[in-house]
Amino acid sequence: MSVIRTRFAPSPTGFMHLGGLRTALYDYLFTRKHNGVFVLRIEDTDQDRFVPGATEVIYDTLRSCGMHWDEGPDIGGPYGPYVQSERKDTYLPHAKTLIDSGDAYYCFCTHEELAQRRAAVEAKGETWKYDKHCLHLTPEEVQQKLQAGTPYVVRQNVPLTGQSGFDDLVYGTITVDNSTLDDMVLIKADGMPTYNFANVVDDHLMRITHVMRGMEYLSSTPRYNLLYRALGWEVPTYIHLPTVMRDAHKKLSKRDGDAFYSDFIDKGYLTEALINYLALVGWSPGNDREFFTMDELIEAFDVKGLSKSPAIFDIEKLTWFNAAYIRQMTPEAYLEKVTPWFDQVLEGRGMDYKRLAELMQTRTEVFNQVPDMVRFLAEMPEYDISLYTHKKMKTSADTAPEALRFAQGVLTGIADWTESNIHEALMGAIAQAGLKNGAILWPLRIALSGLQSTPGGAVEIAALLGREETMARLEKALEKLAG
RNA sequence: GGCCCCGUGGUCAAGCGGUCAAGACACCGCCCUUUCACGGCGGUAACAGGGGUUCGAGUCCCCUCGGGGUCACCA
Repeated sequence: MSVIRTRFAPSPTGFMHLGGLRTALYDYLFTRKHNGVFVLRIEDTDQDRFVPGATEVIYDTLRSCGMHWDEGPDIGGPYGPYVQSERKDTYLPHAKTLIDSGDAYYCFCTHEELAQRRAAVEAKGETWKYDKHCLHLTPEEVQQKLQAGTPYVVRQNVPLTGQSGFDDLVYGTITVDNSTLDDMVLIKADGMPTYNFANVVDDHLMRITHVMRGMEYLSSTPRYNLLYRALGWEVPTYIHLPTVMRDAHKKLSKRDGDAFYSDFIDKGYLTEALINYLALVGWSPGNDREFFTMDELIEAFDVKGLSKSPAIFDIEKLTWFNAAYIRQMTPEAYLEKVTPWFDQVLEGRGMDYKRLAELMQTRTEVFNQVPDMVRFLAEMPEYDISLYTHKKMKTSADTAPEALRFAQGVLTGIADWTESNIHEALMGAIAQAGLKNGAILWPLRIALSGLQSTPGGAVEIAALLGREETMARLEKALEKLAG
């Protein structure tokens, strides 16, 4: 058996779409699993959509996700160049072969003419299909127009009868009547091939054995096979992938700010979590396992686990994965990662980041939630004294002053302001007074934080704030309760 | 609308003719606990509908319904 060669062939649009990323991932997993060759090809035949720097985004994203290609624009390879715009001259000769064999033809119809005839057909309530108008031009007429420099495109000449189809590793055998197929454009007026033609030519020339792509290509694939056959080329194995959806009706879209890899990274999602989750949207290892490193995904990947139906991208589940990955980080790694987020609200305050990080790690789902969670340490929030009410603790704004004064007394007596000393002093005093922990600690935490819930309790917060700030907040709270 | 594909809980998803239809997320409850989170335990919730085939169907076939894709000189 010959070596498997696959390709990821994105268009440089400026961002890496999650659907595209997942395609790349499955492509990569499949290839590595079978010790194949992974090719990166840039499909930039639409010159109107050229975006500067877009190719670098593709490189960077793939690399940071740990997907490395064996052949590509930057590293070359035996079948380059790997950028379609640089291959412009390779397509027309193959189109001419098709023209000579009658499987394609020159078309001189203008956009206006097309629009007119199309409108006429649709006015009758029929479905428009290119009418093969230019197929009936005589060779002389064609020569004449060509010599006159009339702009032209090259169209595929699809048979009017018979059927075309292909086998897909996910979707099985798909067959369509040729009569429903349009004579698609192969070469555009600017001389560039369309995607439809370029992918066939390049996949052949680059010896691609397995084509993995989104299922939106399912309906045009029969036409590609007609091309392969006409050219006498071997048809690759197809693996079409189900769509990634935003919800039951919409695909993931750029509009909602949740479609691009960079959106998630910017929000504070971990690449490993995103990749792990993405792998499971549309694919299953066949068992209960959910956590995978890239190497483990490669090991576990099997085309048989690919789903046929569109899958909804569940941000909540992604977030759960992210939180799980964060919990698995070493404290050092977490501290490093969370520091910039702490800095957003705590920079320059001399806060004990190490201790704060310990408190925050199990409470971090996505890093962009961090600033809001620790902001109270920088600035005492406005709050309502109803927060002092806690039924189980039997505390309220009425009982709080007494509790706070109790705490104040204990805290004042602490010589060395460390967390363990604060803890010891407070707990000791509470026990001695025969009180319940919460009776003192709940109001104290409210007085120091002004929040319903906080990372860490009263003791941790007091230690983090330092003596001065703690006592000041206590005093303020007493005033507030008195007023 | 034509053509193609798909259809197990709210979501992902196992199931591949024969145990009470796994598991995860989310949600709810309990425990732990100075709040929250983590952790532990438990719970609600599904084979779209209708016909067949079969001793037996979520698993096979047909129809209906529902959803998606595609009908560009975009990819």
